Amino acid sequence: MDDRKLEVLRAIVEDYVATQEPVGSKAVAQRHALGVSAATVRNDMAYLEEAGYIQQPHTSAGRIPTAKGYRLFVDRLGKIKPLSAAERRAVHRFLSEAIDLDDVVTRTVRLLAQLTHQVAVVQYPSLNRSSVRHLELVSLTPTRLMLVMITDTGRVEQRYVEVPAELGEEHVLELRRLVNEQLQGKALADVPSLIADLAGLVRPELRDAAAELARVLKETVVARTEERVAVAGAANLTRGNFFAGSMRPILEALEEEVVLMQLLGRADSNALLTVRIGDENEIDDFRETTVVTAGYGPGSVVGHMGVLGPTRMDYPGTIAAVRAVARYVSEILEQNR
Amino acid sequence: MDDRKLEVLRAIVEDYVATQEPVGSKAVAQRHALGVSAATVRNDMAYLEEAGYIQQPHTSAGRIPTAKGYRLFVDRLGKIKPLSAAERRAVHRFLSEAIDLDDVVTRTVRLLAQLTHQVAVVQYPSLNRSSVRHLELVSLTPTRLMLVMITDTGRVEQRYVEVPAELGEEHVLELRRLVNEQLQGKALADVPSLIADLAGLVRPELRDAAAELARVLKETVVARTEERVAVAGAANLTRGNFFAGSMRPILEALEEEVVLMQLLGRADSNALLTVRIGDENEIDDFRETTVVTAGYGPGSVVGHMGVLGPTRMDYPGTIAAVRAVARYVSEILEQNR
DNA sequence: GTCTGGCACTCCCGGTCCGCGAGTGCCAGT
DNA sequence: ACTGGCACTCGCGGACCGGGAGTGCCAGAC
Repeated sequence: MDDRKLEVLRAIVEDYVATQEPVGSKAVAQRHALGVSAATVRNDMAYLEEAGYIQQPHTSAGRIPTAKGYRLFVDRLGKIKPLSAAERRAVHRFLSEAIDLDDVVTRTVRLLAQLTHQVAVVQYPSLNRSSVRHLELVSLTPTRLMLVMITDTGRVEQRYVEVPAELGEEHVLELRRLVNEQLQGKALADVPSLIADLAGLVRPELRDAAAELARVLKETVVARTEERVAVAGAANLTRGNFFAGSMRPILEALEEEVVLMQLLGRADSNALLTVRIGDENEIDDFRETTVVTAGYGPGSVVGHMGVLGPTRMDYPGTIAAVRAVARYVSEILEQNR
Repeated sequence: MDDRKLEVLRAIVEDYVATQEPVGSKAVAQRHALGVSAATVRNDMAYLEEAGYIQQPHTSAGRIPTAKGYRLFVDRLGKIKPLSAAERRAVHRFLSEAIDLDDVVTRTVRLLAQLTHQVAVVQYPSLNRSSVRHLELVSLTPTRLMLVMITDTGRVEQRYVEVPAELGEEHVLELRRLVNEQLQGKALADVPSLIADLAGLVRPELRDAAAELARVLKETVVARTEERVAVAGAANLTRGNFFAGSMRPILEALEEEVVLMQLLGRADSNALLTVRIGDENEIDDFRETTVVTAGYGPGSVVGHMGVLGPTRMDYPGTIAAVRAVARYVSEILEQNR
């Protein structure tokens, strides 16, 4: 394909993103210094349409990019534009003020939404690859304990444990000592096998309680691999008629953690940054949506973050923002190791 | 005011809520067995309009209730319709499956959204009136601790503590023992005064660390009185053109915890249930919105929950749902005391 | 006095029609 | 290979209009 044809495509993408209106040949010839006339641009446009990169909403209207067109733009034409120094400073400061892990995530998701003017989604650090830092047992009532697990990424998980018979304070302490001995420093993935025979290690009168505790622990690390996510910027959905249809399905999806995890998780894990455009998303409600995601974590990837917007988005800016934020968050987490 | 006039008002409110269209005199006379003709209804309507209970969107259209009209309806006309037995069972089962306190809140907010088909907001149990069950200190790095506070409502707070000099494991244990001795079982409100001179109680080499720990603890119980809230059902905002204008400001407000707290908190705390209709809300963006809130908690009120929808909502159903859910949640919390 | 049927009036809503303008495809000429 | 010109298409917005739902008021009935 011609070099100039690519330039025409770039012009169409950029103008369409900026104005949200189909762009015609005359506009392209004028606003971008291509050195050719509108008629020539028209010929190129006919070619690009034939090749599937652009389309006409209606006969005799301007052209808009197709998903395929955006894809080409992202892969070959979009020079990502880095954040300004001021922005970088602001990001850094805002994130380093975080109070705890929850706060890091909350701040991150807000930051992303604000920087990109889109909907931001951040996955809480995965439990999978972290290890147990400490386990705490507290009795709430004689037959109900609270189990608190602290991981080395700073995440805290809490669960109720209903024990079959009343437990004295000394029993609770013993159980606490025992599970900490068994599990401290161990990878979460190994927890289930390590506590399989917890009940066998304790005095008979504690056996039932220990078994129940083991069950809950296992659940905590396994079943709750279904991770949590934070969302912000839903109000940005209303920007300039994002979605032709109603935005109802999108709003609904944003409250479905499963769907969000799919969006984030399907990311190609060995790529630093993934852009899924339009129907590259397999979920039906997101056919007019682009999702930009990045992994983050100290060293290895412990979670993903991303933003979600209309296919007609500012790709260079969005990509730069997601990448920068992911990088900073990783740095912050690094400091806690 | 006439008895029949009240009936006319009720008819208008009910029909308008059901159809979302201005209701005319003929419809009222027909669909509700008032035993009078449309012309008579017209006279009553003229009176009601004069008195400010209803209004005409345009000359020669039907009538719609004003905020004042809804208020009268809620206060005197709306017999709340209790949940069906099946609904009650479902609520009870769903809530009692909760895994921990966070889960109780999450489930509650979803439940409310689903039952009322509106936006639900639930405040996490307030720290204010609860007391310290247990404090845990874990070192993340030599100079960074994580403080975990467990309250008797089952809430867990975590905070980073940066200490000025490296601490050995035995120092951490000592601090942990000390703060637990000082604070266990004490009301959160008393924490600041109880730890004011924490630094004076420890060996000189721990003094700086203790001071910092005391500072963070104080912050945790005081500054974080700014509470957290959970939201669900934002998608319901799209139901039948809820808001004439854009729903942008509403979506934005839903992400502003401060605003949500205002909405929930302004509730008359000695009333079981509060309904604020239209401009009874002092926040500008909620002038077309009704907020139904209830306090919950074991014994005393530790938090509020509520739903938020257009003034044209199904008051009897919504009120019943909020009341029932608040009651069940209180029961659940009661079991943990 | 209170209610009712009738009547003239108002005004919103939806459909139709139409002219403008932006944009295109194609063609002949450079 | 590019350009200017030209005829053609079609969406958009405004103007126009008739139907219908609803109202206010009045004179008469109970």
